[in-house]
Amino acid sequence: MDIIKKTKSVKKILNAFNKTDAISIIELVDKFKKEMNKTTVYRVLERLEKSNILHSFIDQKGLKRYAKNNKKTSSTKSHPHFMCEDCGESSCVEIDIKIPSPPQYLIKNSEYLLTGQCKKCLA
Amino acid sequence: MDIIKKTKSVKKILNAFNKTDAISIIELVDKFKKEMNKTTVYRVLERLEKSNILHSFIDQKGLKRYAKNNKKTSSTKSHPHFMCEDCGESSCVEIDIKIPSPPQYLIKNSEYLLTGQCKKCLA
DNA sequence: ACTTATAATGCAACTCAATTGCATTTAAAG
DNA sequence: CTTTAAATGCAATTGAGTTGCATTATAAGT
Repeated sequence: MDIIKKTKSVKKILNAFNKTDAISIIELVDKFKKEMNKTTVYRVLERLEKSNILHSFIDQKGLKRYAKNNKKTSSTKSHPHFMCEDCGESSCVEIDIKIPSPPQYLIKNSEYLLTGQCKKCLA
Repeated sequence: MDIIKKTKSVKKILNAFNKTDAISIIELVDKFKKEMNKTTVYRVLERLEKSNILHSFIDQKGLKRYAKNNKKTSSTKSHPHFMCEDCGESSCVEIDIKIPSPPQYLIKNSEYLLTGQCKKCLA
């Protein structure tokens, strides 16, 4: 048996990440409100994160967002997340950032959130 | 008249920022639960932010935190925020970080969240 | 010091994201 | 097929944050 069952819910949710990069849970709950229970959305996302298929972060509005892991680069590696103030779309920014190491702390994890305008909204 | 009235609530809340650096709203609500209403805490913090005395950010758990502005350096300037996984204390990290500028976006704002262990908890 | 306008507060009700318990269903291993 | 553990649905709950409105307190002007 696999770590995670390939249920309809799993397939549908994973599919949503082909179009968009970083999606908030509520967007997904709304998108699939006629097809599955919101609890299911929450739990499918949890499983996909545990299975290292997705990663999550809290955006500037306090909402949890998920995005696909990059298989090539060690997925969980820290990279910034961008959100467009105008259209609300958000995405992973595939650039490496060096984690600053202030001497008084031992940094284990970092999350870098950027906001502004995306290409589409600038045009 | 001043932008903000120096009420008892304002003084008490401002005072809390002398001991600790970045405090979550719920911590303050709990700390002052016998002295003022939670709505007051929320609104005092809003006013202090508008008056450029405090700034806020959303931490890794999605909770809103406030911290004093640094009068010398232009306060609102982007700096990382650290939170200790063990003791839960959080603080502003007074180092400048250069905002990366991915060509496809216009970055207006950035928030850098670091987690790990603080000096106290490492010892 | 007193009056007055308006800012600030308290309280209750509410919103909304997220979580939990439990009964039922379904995927997939054997 | 059968079995069983994983997954789902549903309803109720939690917890942070917000809102409306009546009341109180600050501080400006006289």
